[in-house]
Amino acid sequence: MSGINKVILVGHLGKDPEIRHLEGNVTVASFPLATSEMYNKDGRRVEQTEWHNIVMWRGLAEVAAKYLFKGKLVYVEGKLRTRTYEDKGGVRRYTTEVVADNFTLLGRKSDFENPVNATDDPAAKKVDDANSEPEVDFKENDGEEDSLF
Amino acid sequence: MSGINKVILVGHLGKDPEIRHLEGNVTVASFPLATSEMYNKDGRRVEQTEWHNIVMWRGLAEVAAKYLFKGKLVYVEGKLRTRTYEDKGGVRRYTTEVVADNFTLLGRKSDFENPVNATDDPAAKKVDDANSEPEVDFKENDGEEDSLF
Amino acid sequence: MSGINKVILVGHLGKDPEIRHLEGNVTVASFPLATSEMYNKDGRRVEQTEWHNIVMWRGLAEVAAKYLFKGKLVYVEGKLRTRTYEDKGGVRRYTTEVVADNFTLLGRKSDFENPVNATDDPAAKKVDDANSEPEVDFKENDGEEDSLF
Amino acid sequence: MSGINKVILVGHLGKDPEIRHLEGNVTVASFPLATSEMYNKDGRRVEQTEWHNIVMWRGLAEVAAKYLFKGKLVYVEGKLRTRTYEDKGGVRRYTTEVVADNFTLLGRKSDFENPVNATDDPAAKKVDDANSEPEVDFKENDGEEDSLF
DNA sequence: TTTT
DNA sequence: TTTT
Repeated sequence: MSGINKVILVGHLGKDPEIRHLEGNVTVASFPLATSEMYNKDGRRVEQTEWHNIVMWRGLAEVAAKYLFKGKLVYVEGKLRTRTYEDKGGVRRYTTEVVADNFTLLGRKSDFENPVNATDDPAAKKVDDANSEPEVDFKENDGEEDSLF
Repeated sequence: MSGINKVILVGHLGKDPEIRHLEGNVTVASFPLATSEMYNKDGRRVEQTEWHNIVMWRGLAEVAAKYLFKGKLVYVEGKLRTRTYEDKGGVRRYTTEVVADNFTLLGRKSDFENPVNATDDPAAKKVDDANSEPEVDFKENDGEEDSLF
Repeated sequence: MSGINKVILVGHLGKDPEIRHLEGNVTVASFPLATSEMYNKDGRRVEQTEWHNIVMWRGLAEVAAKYLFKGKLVYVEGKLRTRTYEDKGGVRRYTTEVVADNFTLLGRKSDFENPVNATDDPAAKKVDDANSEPEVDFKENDGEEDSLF
Repeated sequence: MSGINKVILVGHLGKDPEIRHLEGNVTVASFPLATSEMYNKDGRRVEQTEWHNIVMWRGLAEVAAKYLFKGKLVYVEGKLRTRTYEDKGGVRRYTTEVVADNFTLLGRKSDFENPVNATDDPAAKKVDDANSEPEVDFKENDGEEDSLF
């Protein structure tokens, strides 16, 4: 029945987020995130980098567009989702993405001139722009559009 | 600076949740949760149980009141919060609690007659009772009342 | 730079683990794991299931072979790894797996006749069979063979 | 039966670790870690800081002694443990700590001149100093001494 | 005070 | 392909 599907990453953006606007005023941001691990192989220090496809929806995507850039160190929390698509040759292929629920900027002091702690909220119907600081405790609608991508 | 404060527990409730109603129609649920670990000590199998004080606020507390009972196996996600209080002798004491963000019932088949996957949502202003299944994807206001407790 | 790459899943095995024995006495176990989520769509209750490819190495694979079976509810902790391979047509393809670090059996009472809390340990050179209960606090070598698969 | 007790923190050390050497050549490191959260209260930006007592054992403590200092940004993974003690007045008191399993230094570029990704390993009997880089993939014995503290 |  |  109900299960848990949670991903926690800390890594650097490989590129600026790519922003797309879908019908119904839905924003989607996507970018590659690198998580590197150092380990010893035969006595030498080796770095292994894993690349993750991060996807952010709606309000979270809009915050991402403002604050996330190539090279930034970021904490990302989300869930795994494998989707299927057909390549140009009509072959069914799979790709696994991390659909983010929230993120937090970490890292260099300069990053913190605009600290961000954003959340993709599946419940709220509308962002409350009223009380300033839209980048903090940001919430936004989620839902069936998840499968539009 | 922004940081991360996350707790993930899977364990059994030691008691039924204790429900309190604060001013402003704010509901608080609290209960002890046991997480047990088996390990080998001198070749013998030993069980070590850790007890956690779980606190749930508002809508999440109301869902807890309906679905969480002594003995249930539950996944709880939340954050650590240490608060200070004065004991009867006027001595300052500290207690550390896990303030839950969401929970998911796991476990026995009988538990799944009422499956629950609930979330405490700091953004939504009102629970949407309209479209049934209030226990699923439940959302509720959060905020400064966190410190009322 | 060092990063974090962590996956936490609670779900049911879709099949018994498939066990392979590689050169050098290395065991690999792999199986699909389903994590289901209930949500409301247009007022109706909908279940969405995500399938994850779980991979376990060495000693952890051996524990998996003994205790994990189709239908079991299990907590799995691990890391994401996307690897590349060529399909029969010589086309480069990608697949994303969760390489498990440890797992814990959850769930039905009958599951607990053989409770398991296993760990894939990148440090230990050999499993300590001496002091009984090999299924608990199980540790095993890890390392470069990770890329043999 | 078996449960999950996991804490994930990203924050800054409030002090240099305090290092203690117990009987049996057991090292213990402890330090306060701050995780801050920004949120909006009445339209103003407010920062709330939570302090955590982090404890590291054996080899992990030794790595901590070398690489962790006041102000450093660090990812810490561990488990909650509440222990009881008697204060000077003979009153039973409780304190909750995060017993770390591993940590990773994050943050400023200068931090990465000595990147660290350390693990407290409950299985390995001895650290392998042979192949250099003792700070990476560090492993060490764990066990019953956990309760010596 | 849970669970096995 | 799981589970409820």
